[in-house]
Amino acid sequence: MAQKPSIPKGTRDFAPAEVAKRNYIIDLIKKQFQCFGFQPIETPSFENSDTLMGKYGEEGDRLIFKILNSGDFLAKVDQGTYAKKDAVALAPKITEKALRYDLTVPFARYVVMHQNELDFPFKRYQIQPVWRADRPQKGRFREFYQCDADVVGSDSLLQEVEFIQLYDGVFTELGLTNTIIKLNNRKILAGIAETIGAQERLVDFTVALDKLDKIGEEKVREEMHSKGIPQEAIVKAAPLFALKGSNAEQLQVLADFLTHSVMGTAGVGELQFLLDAIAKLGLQSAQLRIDVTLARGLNYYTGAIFEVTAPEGVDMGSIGGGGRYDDLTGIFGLKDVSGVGISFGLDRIYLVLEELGLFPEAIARSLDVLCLNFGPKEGMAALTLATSLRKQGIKADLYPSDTKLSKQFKYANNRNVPYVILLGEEELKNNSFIVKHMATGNQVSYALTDVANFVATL
RNA sequence: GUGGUUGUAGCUCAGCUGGUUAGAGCGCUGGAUUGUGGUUCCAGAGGUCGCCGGUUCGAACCCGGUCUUCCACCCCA
Repeated sequence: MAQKPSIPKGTRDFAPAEVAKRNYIIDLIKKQFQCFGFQPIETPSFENSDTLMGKYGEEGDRLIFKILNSGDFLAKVDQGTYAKKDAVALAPKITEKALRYDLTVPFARYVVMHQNELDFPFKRYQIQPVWRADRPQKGRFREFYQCDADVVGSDSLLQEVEFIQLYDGVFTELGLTNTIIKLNNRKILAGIAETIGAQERLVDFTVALDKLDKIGEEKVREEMHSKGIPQEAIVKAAPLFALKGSNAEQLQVLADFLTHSVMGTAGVGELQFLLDAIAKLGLQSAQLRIDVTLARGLNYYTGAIFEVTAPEGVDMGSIGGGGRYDDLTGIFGLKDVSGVGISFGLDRIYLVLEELGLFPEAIARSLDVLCLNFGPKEGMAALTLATSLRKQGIKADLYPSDTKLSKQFKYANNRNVPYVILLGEEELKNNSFIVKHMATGNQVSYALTDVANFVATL
């Protein structure tokens, strides 16, 4: 054998059984997206670097895969930049394209480019791979799929309500019950920062607060302190660390806490609206939970923030997230278009379903019937039979060569085929075929003219 | 980007303080069984010990580098 081949770090091959399971999830998400009136679009796997760079923060820029220019790309670089060997300065000159980092920014670009063709509010879904130059970890890959649904051109809070229902619908259908939909609002976070007098440190404050249930109150205080948030502000924020109880109770505490912040009060109002609406409409299996520590990608969210985590006991981080962004298209020159959207983390959902054994048995079945091959003449007759089964929508196949039966049976076994058809010399002579049910070993004989009788038993 | 971890047969893994020809189970191939798989029995094939270099009389084992795996941090789905 030549040198052993390999694939890049953080990428994966998918075997037939894995693809079947992934498609099961994707198909189900698609169905729900369409049920809610979303339409599919697709965008290129790579964009112009300008489209992506600077949209995800400094950290994000570092994680974007850049594509080296074609041709004599170094010719354009001036001597000074080249001599300095400064990657950050050199990169924009030799890479004009970059791999898609998420689906939201390309969507914003799409909306701006096609604004005159779109009917607003525009509801779109998109299921495509994205790439991040991250270091792989549990549930983190360098190539992975996102399944996004967004609506732009409506600032109605009813959209948020629908997204909560959409999450609930998808996860219920997947059999993943008791997922927790965490809910927060960027306006509340801003209001808190305003109230405690730390507006300028909003991001540092929320990033630290986000870690509350992970590292504990003491460590969060330490981090806030080390980020330069005044001690008195941290003290003022104390009620937030102890936020407990039902959604209604927490909301009441927040309302009192934020009473002097216009922004914060607006956020509380929005949250209240969502809770009331969902209380009226009901959810099938998910739980809605207010979580002021929920921060997520703060770069563009302006209103509601969602995050879905797997049922308790499954350690997988978030399996979906989203929120309201009032001015996403603004960065591409289209003002005042409000958007809200959510994302499903396909790869993580897969891992969770696998861990909980929630994939249906039937999706592993790639073939219903295998016809064994007894020789040229018998094989031809079997192919005729397989053809007629295929026309009736049955997954049927013929073993292509007439090797010994034990080998053909073994193949059927390994492929998990439930039925095997034997059509040999004897059967051909009296125009019949034998169906063997692999699980029980029972064999039944049918006339060749009577295929329908067999099909009826499937 | 920081710190740690992993790599031996197709797969899962043994392999002693460095010492002849690197092992097991599963899988694979053939046979017992020329028209019957999933059970059993017998036999067989299959390995540049991730890669490059160093130390040594001698390296799967020690050292350096590199790639990869997994994990934590950062950040995030």
